[in-house]
Amino acid sequence: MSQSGIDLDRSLGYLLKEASSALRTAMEEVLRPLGMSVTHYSCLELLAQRPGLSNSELARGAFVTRQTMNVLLQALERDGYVTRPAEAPVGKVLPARLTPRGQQSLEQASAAVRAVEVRMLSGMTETERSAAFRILRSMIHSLRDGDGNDGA
Amino acid sequence: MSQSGIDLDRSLGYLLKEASSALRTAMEEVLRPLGMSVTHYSCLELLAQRPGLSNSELARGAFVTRQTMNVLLQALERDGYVTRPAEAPVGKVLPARLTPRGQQSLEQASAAVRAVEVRMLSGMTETERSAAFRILRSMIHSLRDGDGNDGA
DNA sequence: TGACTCATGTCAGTATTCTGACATACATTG
DNA sequence: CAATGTATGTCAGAATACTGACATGAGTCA
Repeated sequence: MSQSGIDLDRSLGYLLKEASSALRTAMEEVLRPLGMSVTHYSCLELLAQRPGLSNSELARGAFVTRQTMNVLLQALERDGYVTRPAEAPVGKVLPARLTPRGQQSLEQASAAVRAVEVRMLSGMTETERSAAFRILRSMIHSLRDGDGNDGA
Repeated sequence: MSQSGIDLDRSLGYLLKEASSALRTAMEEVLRPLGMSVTHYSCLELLAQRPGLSNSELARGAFVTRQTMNVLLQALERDGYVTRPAEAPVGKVLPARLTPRGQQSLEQASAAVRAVEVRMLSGMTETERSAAFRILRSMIHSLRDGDGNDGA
């Protein structure tokens, strides 16, 4: 009752979490029939766009720890979706790549996820969509290091 | 130090996840010194705004399952942050409430989280902030049930 | 060259969350 | 009233992600 709390209905942070949760749920729903988790999909999508990404880079891109991504990569490698060289070309970094099977598997998942994203954008004008990009980037920038007084 | 900006930044879904992840990380950083997790804090904040919320309602509000919230509530009850009646006034629903200790604990956390949210909003104009609300609500609506062709 | 720092891949254990299951309580419907 | 459907609280086991730790390779600096 006092004023110590944050009004959740007016909190942009809460709304951000709500939207992210709704997106994740929607993605899980369309990926489940394909036998794929969100992290699983994220890994494949990242590799499709940037072949040769390392385990640690994939982990950062999928917002998990490198240990978690390592377990996933070993499973994907075992099941023939991904390949990694037995020895590192340079340093310890093992560049990962999609196999043809991995690419094929990704195509179905990618289409399903794209449909979800289209649905998410369906109620927005083109102006709002570009505003959304700008605003989210601003939030990320401000949260990452310190103040972020400079939005651009 | 392979530095690489990932092209996936063209996806609003990815950006949404990125922002949500950054927010969660920032919240964890300020809550850790208080010995509190994000879910822990969310539960207390929900109870402060809506005293008497049930376990299941708290779970939905904090975006976890009711089983997970139940485990948390039992711990909070054991440690004296929350109270629940021994028997349900009606049905099986046990209305939870903050103890004075719980309220006090929340006040510190709430201040810390509020600072994070202020930081997140720091680079945005007032117009952008209200646009952010509208846009996020639109996304949530469209993702929840089907099309969401009606944005306003 | 050697000391230092940083990032990486990986193993192991811990922690957290979820799924499955059950009994119970209320509302609805016939 | 009885049958059904929905929602709840809770226990137990499974899945998932995280923290800690170690060895290794590369870059930096004196």
